Amino acid sequence: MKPKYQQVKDYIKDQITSEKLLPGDKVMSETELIQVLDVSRHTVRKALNELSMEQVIETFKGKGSFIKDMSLDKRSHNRQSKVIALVTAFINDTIFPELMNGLEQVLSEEGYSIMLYTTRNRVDSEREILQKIYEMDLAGVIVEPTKSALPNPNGRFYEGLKAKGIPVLFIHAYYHHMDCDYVIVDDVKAAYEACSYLINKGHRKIGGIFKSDDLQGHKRYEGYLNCMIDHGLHINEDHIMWQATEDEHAIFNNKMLLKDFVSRLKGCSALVCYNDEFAIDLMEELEQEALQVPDDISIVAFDNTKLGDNYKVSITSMDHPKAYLGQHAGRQLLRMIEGEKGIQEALEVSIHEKSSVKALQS
Amino acid sequence: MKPKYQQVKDYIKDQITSEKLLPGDKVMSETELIQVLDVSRHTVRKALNELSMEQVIETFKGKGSFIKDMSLDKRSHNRQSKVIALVTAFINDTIFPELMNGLEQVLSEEGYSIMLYTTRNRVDSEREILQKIYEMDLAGVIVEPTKSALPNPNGRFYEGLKAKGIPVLFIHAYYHHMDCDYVIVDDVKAAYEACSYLINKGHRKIGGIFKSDDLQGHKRYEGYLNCMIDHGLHINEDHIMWQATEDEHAIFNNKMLLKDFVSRLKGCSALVCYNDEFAIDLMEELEQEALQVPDDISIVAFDNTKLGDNYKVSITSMDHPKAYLGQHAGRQLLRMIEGEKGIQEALEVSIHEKSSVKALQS
DNA sequence: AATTATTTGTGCGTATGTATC
DNA sequence: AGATACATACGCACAAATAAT
Repeated sequence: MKPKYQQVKDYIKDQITSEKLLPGDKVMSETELIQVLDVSRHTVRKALNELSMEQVIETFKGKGSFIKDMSLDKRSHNRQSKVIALVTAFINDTIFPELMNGLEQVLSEEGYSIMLYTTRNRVDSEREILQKIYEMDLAGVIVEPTKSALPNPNGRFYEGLKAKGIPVLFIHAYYHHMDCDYVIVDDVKAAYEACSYLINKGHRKIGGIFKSDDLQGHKRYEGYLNCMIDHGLHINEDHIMWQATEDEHAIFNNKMLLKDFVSRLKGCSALVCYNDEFAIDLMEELEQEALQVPDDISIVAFDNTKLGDNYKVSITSMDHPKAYLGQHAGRQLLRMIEGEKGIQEALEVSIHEKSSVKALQS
Repeated sequence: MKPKYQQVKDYIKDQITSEKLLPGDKVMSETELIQVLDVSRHTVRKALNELSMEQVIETFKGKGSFIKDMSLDKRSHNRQSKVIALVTAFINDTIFPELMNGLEQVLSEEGYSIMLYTTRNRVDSEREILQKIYEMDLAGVIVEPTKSALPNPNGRFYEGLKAKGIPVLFIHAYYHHMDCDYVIVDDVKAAYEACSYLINKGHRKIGGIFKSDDLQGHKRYEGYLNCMIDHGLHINEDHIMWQATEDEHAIFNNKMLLKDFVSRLKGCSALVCYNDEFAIDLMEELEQEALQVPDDISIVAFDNTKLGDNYKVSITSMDHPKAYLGQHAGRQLLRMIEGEKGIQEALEVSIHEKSSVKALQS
């Protein structure tokens, strides 16, 4: 049995949620409530006192009690928060800092602060972060998905955020089994163009290295496949390699896989390579086997990083709009915070020709 | 005439301020207060209720009311915040991401969240950020100073934070005109060792490139000077160059300065170079003038980044404990939050020999 | 393990003070 | 001036949690 004063509180709260009482309206007087609900004065007063403490009503001596401005359901998380949570998989990779920089620029101009979290590519960490975030008073959330190609167990937490009315925007990738808003790079198209570029340069036997656990890896693979098929070229699975994201334990394993892969590359004249970092690892390994880039093998990679720019052989790479992606995502999230509906957008990128591709005369 | 319940409140508050009641102590029972102060139960209850609302006491059914831990005057801003602000000059440089990664790791393990701000190396932005931060409820603040070599106009904001009891820890550098706690790299010693290394390799005419507006630039210059003087070597100011941090407007200007500098390098066999990025810019320019590294000129740089690692000529560079610095700073800040006093610590680093230095036979 | 005393929580009735309209 | 409404204050009764016996 609920206490009577609680029943009085609920009675008034119900009137607010059912909109019989609107902000500014006067609540029934104490004597009225006594008669209507058949309770004592003391009980009514205790109820009104607590509602007053909870900022639901405001009472004035000699006048009465009045509903406060904020509506009841939005009071818990007052929508004037100026904090945005950024949940990333990695913060020390080659593109995050630039992206972050663009994002921070746009958001700070509008007076927002960024709360930074990193999952270190672990879905259990992602879950903990989402739980913590759910309890916070946020204006919005930007998420770089963790292991985006794999089924994600944290869907209901994202649903919970949306249910609270907090906009969630994904960048870089998204969870394909969830209904989400995102701003990504059109990786399928980018990979298609990377592969086309090699074909235009006369290459026919083209392999690839892709990342197995994120969506970008799958999409880049898809673009590569589409292009090869459209051009009627044979796909040799010996010339395709999948790598998982390196954690502390996988580094050695990945090195072994790479060595094995290089040993099977005979006949392959060009590779589409998941990103500049992978390309550099690959080229280090090729150097061991006395294979020259681009003379023996050509490479097109992705992300167009400084790292690939300054490597011994500068790496021809699909562009990545790092800072722009951050700025754009920031602006889109601000739109969503204003109440407009989200977007699902894939940005197109072009190729940056450098020195890792040789034209074949055929 | 004050209301009686207010008198009861004052009676209890007085007992707290006069330390007759200490945190954790039990307040007189209601019946006792009724007898002692000769008021009704209702009055006593109203007083205790309000004190409970004000977080002065905590009451338990069947047990009594107890004084809360926090002292009366500090109750306004309750010190249980789990948010730490990180104020950096740049977030898209070569070492911040690693540092941030280490920091986040340590802090998130203890349940802290990071609020990220960047000044973009502008002291006016720094001021705005500090003002915003001052209004927030923070557990601590970590600052990478902005233009640390120049006089900083925001000293009183840092003083304000400290006055509020919020620990402030500087990393990377500090403002030398302020009394602050910090964890930095011992740049004087590092530069001394960089220069010693070149001398040991037979170099005598050694120049340098330094950053003019941050403390690290000055300290590295100082270490270089000390070393040259200790070894009785002549310092040729033509072989020393100062660069300011590049903003959008300064890039072109810096390029011109660099060109001019390279043209004066005749007779100089080695350079101490502020960091790997500067070294790469320099080497690009040297290449224009058909000067080879290390054959024509040797270079030792700082920060030991991937960028320098993978450059055409891998750059011999003083190490930088990026992730460790972040972790260490995080742990130190946690200590300070626990109430222990701050530290002023300079970490020693060693050299990473790569391929940008040639030994001279003399 | 059950009992008892203590202490806070809920609730009613009544009376008086004081601000608002 | 009077009606209305909230604020302060006293007294009583019973419920429920706690701690000591």
